[in-house]
Amino acid sequence: PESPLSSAEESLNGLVGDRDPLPPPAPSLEPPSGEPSGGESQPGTPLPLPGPITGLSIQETIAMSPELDTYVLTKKVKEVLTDNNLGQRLFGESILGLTQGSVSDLLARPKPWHKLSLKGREPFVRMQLWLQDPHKVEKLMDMKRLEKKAYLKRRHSSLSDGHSVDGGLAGPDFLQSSSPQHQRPPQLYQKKVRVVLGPEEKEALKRAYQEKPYPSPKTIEELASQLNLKTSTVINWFHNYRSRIRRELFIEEIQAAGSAAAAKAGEGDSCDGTESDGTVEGRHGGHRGASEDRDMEAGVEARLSGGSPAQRNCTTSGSAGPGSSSSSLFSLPEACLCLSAPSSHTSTPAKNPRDNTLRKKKAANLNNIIHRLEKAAGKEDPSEWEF
DNA sequence: TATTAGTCAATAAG
DNA sequence: CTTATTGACTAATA
Repeated sequence: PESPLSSAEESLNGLVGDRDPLPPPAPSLEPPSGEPSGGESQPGTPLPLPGPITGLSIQETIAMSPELDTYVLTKKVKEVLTDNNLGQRLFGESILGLTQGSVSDLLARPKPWHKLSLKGREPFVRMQLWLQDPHKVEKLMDMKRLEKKAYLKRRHSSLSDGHSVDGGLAGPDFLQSSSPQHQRPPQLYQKKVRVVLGPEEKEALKRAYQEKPYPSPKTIEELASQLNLKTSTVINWFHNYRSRIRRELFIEEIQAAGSAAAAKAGEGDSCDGTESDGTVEGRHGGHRGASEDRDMEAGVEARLSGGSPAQRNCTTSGSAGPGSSSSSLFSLPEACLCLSAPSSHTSTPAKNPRDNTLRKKKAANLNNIIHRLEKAAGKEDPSEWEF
């Protein structure tokens, strides 16, 4: 119906030879496993099938996409989903072709468009297309109903009928229904055992990161043995930590949207289905709100090294001993102050936390919350309370 | 080969 | 049940 922004660039994208057009459903299978095939909802599904009759393959659509504001986009998506009691799993699997966890992450911390690769943009383009679909909600609700139906059916048959209902899956069906009812997929295959690092281990790693974000193999080995972790775990931890820290920076980078506006304007309701589109706004620094963040320990560390002793009593943990972490839940604003401390160079050479500067705020989340509260409060329209 | 970007999938939290 | 977190893995890059 309407194209947001003009997109007159990108004429020749030297590449885009593109792989096969079916990304999600082509999971690389592992040697032994084989889908758990939880019995239902096949993860690697039949593809979302996005575009209606648009002759464009999503890949093309993405390549031509105009520069979406991922923040605004995700905000709207979250709004639509919550307002209609639609879950991330359903949305992710049927619209984006991603799992629930990925959707959660994406919606909570979208990276700015310009930092995304072609592939990384895909989910956002799909979100946009979805938002444009007039029947998006009905369609998802239908799917939800279908799933529930299937679920009920399955449950019914397994209770009344003492027998399998499996649609004969590839999985080896050994002993089934041995004693108590159902055991769908006798996952005799080990689950996977997730490694869970203890708080003290994490702290040690963070401390190490602080000193050297890119530890040498030697250091890694050292850490691994000291903490009693596999080398690969330590390596992975650094990879993930760097990646996630970087992402935090992104969000606080471009999203200073301190949009003041909103405030007053007593009458204007603000919650109705669609919301203003707020295309690109010229981010002029409003004012930094002071929201604190969940933990944000990333920056927290900044202090520990040098710094004056005075300011090291900030919240989170005493830097010392492993177990000492004071469990000060939240510390309110003060925490932020600690961070801003100059504490210039640390003992290590090379690049040191230049990150200085302001602690960010995400007043946006508050807006979101407020919106939902208002919504819930004035809900006279009991259009199905979920369930 | 070393890193990054993007996800998955287990499981913690709500 | 739903959402959030996070170690591990894969493909893409430097």
